[in-house]
Amino acid sequence: MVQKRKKTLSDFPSGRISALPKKLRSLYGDPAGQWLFWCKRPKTLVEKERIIIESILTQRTNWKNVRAAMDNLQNAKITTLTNILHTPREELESYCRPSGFFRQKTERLLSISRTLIERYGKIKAIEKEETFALRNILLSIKGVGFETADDILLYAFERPVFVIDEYTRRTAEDLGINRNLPYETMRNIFEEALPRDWRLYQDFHALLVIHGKEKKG
DNA sequence: CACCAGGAATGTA
DNA sequence: TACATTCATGGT
Repeated sequence: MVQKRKKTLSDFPSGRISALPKKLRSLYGDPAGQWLFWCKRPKTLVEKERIIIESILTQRTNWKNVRAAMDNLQNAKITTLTNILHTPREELESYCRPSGFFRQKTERLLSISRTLIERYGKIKAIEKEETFALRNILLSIKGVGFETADDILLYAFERPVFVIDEYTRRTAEDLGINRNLPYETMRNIFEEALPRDWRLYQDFHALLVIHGKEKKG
């Protein structure tokens, strides 16, 4: 008969999750400034729009390519969703090209810009929208799935919604959680293990990405 | 040359 | 529900 020790909180996945932010923070420091500027606080309205644009461009693509596409847009003075709507599709495609999937991403930038501007008028007005009403609107847009919607909610609109991405799943796997669980299931696991705090979610998720990249290099 | 990088939509069974 | 395919560029 095997001697069993008493289970502690850290024996459960949620316990291991709740202990991670401090640990990663001690390893890598403040993620703001390291991980582009998504964790920077506070953000201007233009910076929030930039996050919306980047959340589309970064789909299944490395950050260097996203940066190249963003530089193209910046040089063309396209920094807002309204600017996007006033730019010919072909021109947008030429700017988005370095980020890959450029025809799809151009279409997605146009559709998210159209939907948000038509419904809210200005980005400022979106800040008053209730979180899950906004989430459902984002998810109704072609080209915006769970991860992109939650990137926007967490980093642009500072809502306590935890982002599940490749790095989150790898970390979950390390903690003994099945990495193939459905998105919403995985999100619930992380959110229930943590206080409902968008600042914590931003920094923790950014640290997961930093940690994930570190391990590979 | 093969493989990968912070997805999402679509089609099939 | 689960799994395959498509979309495309640039770095290693």
